[in-house]
Amino acid sequence: MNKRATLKDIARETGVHVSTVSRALDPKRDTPLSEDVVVRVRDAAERLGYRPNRIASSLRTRKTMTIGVVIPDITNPIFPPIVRGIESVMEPRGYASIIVNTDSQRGRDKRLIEILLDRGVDGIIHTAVLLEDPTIVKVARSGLPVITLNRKIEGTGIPYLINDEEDGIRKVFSLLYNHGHRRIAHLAGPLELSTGQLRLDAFRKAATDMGLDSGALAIAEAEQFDEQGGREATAKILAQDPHTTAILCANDRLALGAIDHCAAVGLACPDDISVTGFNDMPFLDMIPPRLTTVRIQQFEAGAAAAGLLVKMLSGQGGDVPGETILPVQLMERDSVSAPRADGIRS
Amino acid sequence: MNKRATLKDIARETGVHVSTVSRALDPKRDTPLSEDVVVRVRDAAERLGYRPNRIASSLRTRKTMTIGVVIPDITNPIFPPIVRGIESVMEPRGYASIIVNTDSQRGRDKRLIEILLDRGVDGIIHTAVLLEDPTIVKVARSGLPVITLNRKIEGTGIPYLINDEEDGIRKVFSLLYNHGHRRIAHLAGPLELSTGQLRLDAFRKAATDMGLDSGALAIAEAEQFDEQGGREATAKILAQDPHTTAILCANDRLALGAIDHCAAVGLACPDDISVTGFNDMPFLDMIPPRLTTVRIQQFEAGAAAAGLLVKMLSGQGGDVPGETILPVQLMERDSVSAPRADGIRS
DNA sequence: ATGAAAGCGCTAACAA
DNA sequence: TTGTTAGCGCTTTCAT
Repeated sequence: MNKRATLKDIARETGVHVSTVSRALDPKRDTPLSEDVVVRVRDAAERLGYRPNRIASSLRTRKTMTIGVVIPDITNPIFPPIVRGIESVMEPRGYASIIVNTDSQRGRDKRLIEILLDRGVDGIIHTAVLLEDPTIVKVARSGLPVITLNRKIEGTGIPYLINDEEDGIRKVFSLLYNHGHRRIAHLAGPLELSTGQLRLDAFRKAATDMGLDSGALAIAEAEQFDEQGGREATAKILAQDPHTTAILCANDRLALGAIDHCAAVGLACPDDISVTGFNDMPFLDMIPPRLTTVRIQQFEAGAAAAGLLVKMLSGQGGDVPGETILPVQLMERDSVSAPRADGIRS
Repeated sequence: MNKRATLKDIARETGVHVSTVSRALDPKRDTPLSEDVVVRVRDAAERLGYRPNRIASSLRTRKTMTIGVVIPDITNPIFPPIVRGIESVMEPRGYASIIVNTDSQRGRDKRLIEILLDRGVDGIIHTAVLLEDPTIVKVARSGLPVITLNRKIEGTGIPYLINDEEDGIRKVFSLLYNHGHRRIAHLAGPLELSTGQLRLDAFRKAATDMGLDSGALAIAEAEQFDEQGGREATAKILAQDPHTTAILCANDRLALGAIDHCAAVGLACPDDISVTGFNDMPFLDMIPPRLTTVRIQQFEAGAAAAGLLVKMLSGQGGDVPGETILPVQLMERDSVSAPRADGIRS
């Protein structure tokens, strides 16, 4: 283990002082240096295979060139593209990312944020905030650049980047309506998450806008944004209104669970019941019945959030909008059809 | 941004020297200290909300409590569980992970490894090594703890943890054979990767063991371990031997591509042609025809590799076996059936 | 244009 | 049992 060369080694090699070496190697140096010295230093650095010790540099400058990324669970297929999007902008700028998974466990985020803070991250992209989230709010207040992605915390001044939930829900609601559905249920996500809450609000609004009484529609909240949550909530929906002809789900995995539960009780999708999702997660279009859903930008959202963070990191925080909303796109596939005319289920 | 308290602050507060404070706060301290001081220091630390500055500590101890994880692409569904497995053992021990994606691009790994080294990672888990991989070999030789996962580099002394590729291929080959298949083709992965090479070797061995002439079987190498690679290689296989009745693929995504290409040329799976995969990636069992495949341990493999790394990190490198092979399991689903008896395709 | 010196916050060898 | 001292490798102010 022949240890790495340091500035001191280069100084000895070239006969100049380490501070001069430091200056010569600084890419954006402001101090004037003789061309001769610069060349000799660069040369020696090259020869010795010099790599700056970022730890030492960080201690001095309080910049680690590392950011933290908080996600619920990398195992959820929509997050890998988001992470890649983030890295696609951070890495070329010299930033590395430390990713932590909260598993949507309240309280766990506290410990994870500490892990990030302890390592001196320069900023945080948080995709797992709760509607109430004192931990990250405190961090942001302390002056660390923070962006929330996919979800938001209102009234804190933390810039957020989300998808156009309202438009997405409206599009899918309209599609169901136009197919003739009137008894449209909503399988909501956990309401402590802004996605769950926002999509429920959007559902009610869409129903009202279409002239339906949103109070009369079946609504069930899933405990988790996953298949099991979808199954359980679907059972509640069918109990609330056995005549439901369509279930608008707050995300794809809930929809997959809904379809599964429906099949288990003898309801085929889309023949007996229509189901829609949200997100358009990877591989979804290979799973039958190919789910009609709302595509959110994943890679792009990550990249955009990272772009905002970079601005904050470079002191141009003033240029960062408090709210960024990314457009969504309706993906019509096979899980929606007209309600059965024969009233077989009534 | 009221800055974090330092040892110095606690020292001032308690009237003892900073080195004493440092000792009092060291969880595994060996030096004897008076109970009184310890209590006062702990107390003050608590009161001031002291959190150790890991950067400073790292500079001194040359330990960052951070490891690097190199993967091909987090977007490939088998990696998220592996990453979670790694974290399940590293995080409780105080380690954070920096994950980098090589995108299987030769050369890119060099830059990524440098990113990790620059940040002073204490060790590396590498899941994307090539059969020839001078970069990581050099790093390991320099003394940094390195483990390779899923793939191996022979003859370098770098401990590796892989799946029982040979057993997996043999199981799936036997299954096809027992269903009556004799014209079994192999859709190989890129041969510069040990998984690609190992599975090809295992395929030939299995064929020979079953009494088939492995030289007579169609074999095509995919350029990438993905659907597109699978489609292209399948075209080659069908050109090599139009009478192929089964394609044993080196992984699931190649198999998905194979099925897709077969469908495009009018061959239904499994009725006209049987196809098998490898890995049993997440969500695979929801995609029709449900693929018969070999399940590798994903989360567990990550956890096991991390366990080995932890040993190396704590100086018990001697206890780490050079080779660890995890058992695999045959998952029989719907993509294999007997070859058509009516010879419709011959 | 370059050198000297201080110091980021911590740890560890040595001294008392 | 505790204090002193030095220093990890770098950046940066000040002096020359």
